[in-house]
Amino acid sequence: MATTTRRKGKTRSVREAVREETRAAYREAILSAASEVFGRLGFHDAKMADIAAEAGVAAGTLYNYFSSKEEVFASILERGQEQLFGALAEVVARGGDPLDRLQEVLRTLYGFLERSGPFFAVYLRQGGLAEWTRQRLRESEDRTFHRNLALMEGLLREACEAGLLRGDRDPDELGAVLAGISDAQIFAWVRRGCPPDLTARSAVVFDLFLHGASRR
Amino acid sequence: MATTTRRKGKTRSVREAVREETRAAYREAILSAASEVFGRLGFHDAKMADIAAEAGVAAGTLYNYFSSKEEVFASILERGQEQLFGALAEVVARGGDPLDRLQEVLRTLYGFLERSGPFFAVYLRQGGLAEWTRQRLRESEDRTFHRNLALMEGLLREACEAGLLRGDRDPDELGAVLAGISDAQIFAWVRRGCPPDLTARSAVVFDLFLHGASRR
Amino acid sequence: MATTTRRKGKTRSVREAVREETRAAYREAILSAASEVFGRLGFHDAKMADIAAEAGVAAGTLYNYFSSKEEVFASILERGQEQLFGALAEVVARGGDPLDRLQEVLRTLYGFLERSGPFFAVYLRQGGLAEWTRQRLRESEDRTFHRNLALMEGLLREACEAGLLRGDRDPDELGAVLAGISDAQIFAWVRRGCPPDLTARSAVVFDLFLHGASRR
Amino acid sequence: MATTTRRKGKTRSVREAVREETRAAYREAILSAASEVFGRLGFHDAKMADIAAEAGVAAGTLYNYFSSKEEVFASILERGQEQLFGALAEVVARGGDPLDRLQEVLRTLYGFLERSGPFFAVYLRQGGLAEWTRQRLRESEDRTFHRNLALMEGLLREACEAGLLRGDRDPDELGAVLAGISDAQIFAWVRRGCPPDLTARSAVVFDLFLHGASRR
DNA sequence: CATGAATGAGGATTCATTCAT
DNA sequence: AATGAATGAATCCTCATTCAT
Repeated sequence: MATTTRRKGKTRSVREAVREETRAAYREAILSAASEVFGRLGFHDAKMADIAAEAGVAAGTLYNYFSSKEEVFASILERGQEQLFGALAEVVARGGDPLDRLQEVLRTLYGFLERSGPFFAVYLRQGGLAEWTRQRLRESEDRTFHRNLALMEGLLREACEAGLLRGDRDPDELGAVLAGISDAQIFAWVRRGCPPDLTARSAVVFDLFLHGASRR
Repeated sequence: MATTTRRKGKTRSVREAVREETRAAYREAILSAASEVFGRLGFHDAKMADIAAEAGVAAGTLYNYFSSKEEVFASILERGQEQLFGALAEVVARGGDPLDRLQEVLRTLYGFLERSGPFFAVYLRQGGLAEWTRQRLRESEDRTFHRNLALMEGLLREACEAGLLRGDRDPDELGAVLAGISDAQIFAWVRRGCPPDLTARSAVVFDLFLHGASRR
Repeated sequence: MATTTRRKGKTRSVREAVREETRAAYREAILSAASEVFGRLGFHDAKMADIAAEAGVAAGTLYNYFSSKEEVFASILERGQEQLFGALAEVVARGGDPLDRLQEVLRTLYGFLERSGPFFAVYLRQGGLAEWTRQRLRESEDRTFHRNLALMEGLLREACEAGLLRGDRDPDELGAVLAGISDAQIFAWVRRGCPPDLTARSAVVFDLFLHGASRR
Repeated sequence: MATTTRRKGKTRSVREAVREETRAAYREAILSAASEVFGRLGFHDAKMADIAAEAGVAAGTLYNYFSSKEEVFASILERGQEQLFGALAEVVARGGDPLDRLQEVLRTLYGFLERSGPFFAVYLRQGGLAEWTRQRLRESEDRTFHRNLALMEGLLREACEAGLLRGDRDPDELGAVLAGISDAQIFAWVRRGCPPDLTARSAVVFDLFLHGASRR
């Protein structure tokens, strides 16, 4: 009896493990497909049927993994922001010159965008508050958005305290400016069709952020 | 006879003038209502019925003035951009120190946004390429967008040629940076709920654009 | 006083006469325009606005003369059938060989169609029971239709009684056959684009009706 | 393994076969319902909701099988004309006396109409050029219409060449006459409410076509 | 669980008709 | 009585979601 039970237990747990993996793979495939389709068509024009087709599953299957179209969208954001946050946090944690780390943060962000394709570019450029998002994702998205922002602001504060940046401006204001310059780059990059040169531009962004446009 | 004829002519033209005015008033009321509703709900969630209700007319009436929902949206953009372009062009034409005029351009833009409410703020922040816009307005919108941008770029080029700005960066690149910092301000302003302090921030934006964040 | 009254009465009746005439002219213009538009577009695709434009009046004016789109349509039919009935009745009343008069009836009908254009051709070809008509005009239309038919059937009965036609077939059946051959001609004529040769074909129709297609 | 695979393959194909059948059954049910509703109300007054209700499905389901109301209508025509053409072609191909086959063609046509109900009767009587059809189906419909017509004309030509019909009339003209007499029967039959006696009348039609109405 | 067809609420648009001028 | 703009009921079609297999 015990043996049987154990065997059964074992069998079951193997099965469960397989199932778990299968589920994860499906989920990943769906998110990946959805990311492509949303990036290409936008939220409203992307149909659940399109996403299902792109993922190679039936429409109904999507609902075994996500309870609604909106949840699919939110899950892409979450997944991406999680990855991004991890990468950025790692850079911040390295220590050393705050300005060097700040520049590395930009490089990391741009690398992430180049890899994840237009979906995130669009999302970030819109501050995650696009048309649709504004209505329904505000809360959870803001949290992550701010967590990422907080990393950068932390560095800026460090830099201010180290006397590396102007003392007559609020570090948060400086953060907004850096974000603005950065967004402008990303915006222009999306307009150019997301060519693989974004990372290279981080130096320009940083230079202009630090020294401004004035002759001197 | 002549009198009668003249009177008739007059009467008719008065009627026509009244009708003309009425039509213009309706059109304006609809655009105004639509601007409010689009700004509040976004393009997709704004229903024609909502706009009609906000304007105080029947749904069918909208179609006596615009052939589709999309045309309503596009008309708001056009109207606003026309106004904005006029105001900015006037500033640019004044002559004098390019940098002073550039700062005035910013003040004018911010004043326009404060007056026209969230619809345009959202539009501009998204670079006019929001979700929906991206799909269908690209051409005409880009033209106006670029026309506005061109004004700023013209000033920047003047400033560069006058030796007032760094010579090691393309003026267009400087323009993108200024637009980025500016957008960041607008973005933050919308997040704060569009309080009436945007114009006042133009000085900050301009200072950071010119001198950067670096201590020196 | 009396004079005044009389004058007033006179004045009024003149005015009324003018008004009457004006009304009749408007009515006629509208029916004529409607006939053209219905003939060109069919009942459903012909919009009241189209008819008004064709008649050179405002849409609302139509409703001063007809209470609905359907009434406009019905009025065209009525007007035409009245005219046609008058012409046919005149032929029938002439007396003489029933078969000669029958042939003349055909000539008259064809002449009417050539003059009234495609509207009636279409109407007759469809037996007056077209798509829409079937639903709403059955009664009044049937009455007129049958009145016209009755003229022909009367002649056929006369001819049968005179021993000029086969006695082994019901005169009504013969009438249906003649109508069928005739309709086929009209149908083909409409297909050819209503060229001015319909009247000339009445002899062929009549020959085949009388002698059939057999060699003997 | 092979067995399993085969079984799986079998299972899948069975499923697919069932699905295929189900789809066909739905399609058929919709066309059948639509035929009834169109026949009863005409194209414009027949609402998609009516058709769906008649077919016992939801309105949206119609669009899983046809992309528009017009396609539903066109599909009914196509289906019916295909069937009819097949039946008529079979009769024509039999060989033997052309006149006998011609009469059989009529019997077959009438049988088809009795079975398919008023929808086709209306359609044929109108020469397939009803109100709506005239606007949008002309091409494809004309092709089939003429194909059917061509069968009859072929037989008539055969009969003429065999000296069985009058030589002083164009066979095509004789065809038009036969069609006219036939249409008149169908027209009267529809007026009588489509009772089950149409087929029986083919002899009358044929007799009158051959020998005419004259006493002798 | 995957599947894919059924569902039906929802919305843009049309147009006959009304009505204030 | 003409005008022409306002009206809003009516309808086709879409597509996120459900569910039987």
